[in-house]
Amino acid sequence: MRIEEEIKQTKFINEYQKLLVNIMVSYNWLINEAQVIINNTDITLTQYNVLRILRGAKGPLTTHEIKERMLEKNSDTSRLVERLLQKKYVIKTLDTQDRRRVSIAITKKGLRLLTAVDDKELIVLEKMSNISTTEATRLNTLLDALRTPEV
Amino acid sequence: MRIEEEIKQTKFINEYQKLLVNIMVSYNWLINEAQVIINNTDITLTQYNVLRILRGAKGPLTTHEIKERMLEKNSDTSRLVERLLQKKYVIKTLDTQDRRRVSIAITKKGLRLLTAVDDKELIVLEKMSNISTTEATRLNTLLDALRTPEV
DNA sequence: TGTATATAGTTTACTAATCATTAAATTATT
DNA sequence: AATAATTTAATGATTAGTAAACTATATACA
Repeated sequence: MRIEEEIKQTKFINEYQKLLVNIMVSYNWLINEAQVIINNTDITLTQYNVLRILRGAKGPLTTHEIKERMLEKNSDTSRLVERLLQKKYVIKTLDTQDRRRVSIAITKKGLRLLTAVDDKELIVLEKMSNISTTEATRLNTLLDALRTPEV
Repeated sequence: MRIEEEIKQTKFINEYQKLLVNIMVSYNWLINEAQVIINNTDITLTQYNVLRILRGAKGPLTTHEIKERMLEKNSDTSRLVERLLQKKYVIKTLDTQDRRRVSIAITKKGLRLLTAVDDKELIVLEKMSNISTTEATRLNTLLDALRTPEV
């Protein structure tokens, strides 16, 4: 659906404003799909993202490092980890070198959960096949360029 | 910055998965910019969006209609409107035709707030000029296509 | 050594997102 | 007209986003 119809607004001051709205609409379109998958588990989308970060790290991370790698840099990592801890998807150990730090690692239970969700992620990717791989590559290149200040 | 560096992950299973992450990163990049602008006002980004919808409607809308036009369809419009009401940015009147409905309109105070923010929106659009207008158009076309099932 | 500054993590307070439920009013069906 | 189904809005509970304050520890440096 063209973006003008989608949000019932016809006038944009320029292509950039239209793009701003288009990225937001596309983001929501994707998030809603992911939500459906995550709703079948006992964690939330944000908690899922934390687990993904921990799996990708291939080793424990501190609260600070998790926060850095999250998209929502401002989110309250302490509380998020706490909830994952309660469900035993992560474990927390104190760092003896630097006693300010806590070391957080994903558990086997956490890894099993991720494995179960992995398959379903393909359903979301499938839904994106309205465009070809070539077009997806072009989108990736353009989005990277959008965020990159020219030198 | 290329998406692989941005999220410190090198392997994607295909271009679609990379695009999924890329759209999320781009969304957050834009949202954070908008957040800076809105932080100078006494409303939140979500409340701002509601006011924008009301201004665009050129007339009162019901709670239900506002909800429909919001990106976050599940958001709690009743309470959002309530907060805007307290700050006198909107007024609420009961619909005598259909007594379930409440009619919500933006006030002059609300319109003044939007006018003040309008100018600053240009700063965000300015930041998007890492790409040309032609490239922005191409992005818009591709994003529209992404969400449009082929016939 | 002592003091200032920076870093890591937690907590508090408020707003928003999300899901489920409830209540009232309207519309459709018999 | 009576009943069922739908629509519209509001409320409650839990989690998350956001900013600020706070505690503890570590580091820099005069």
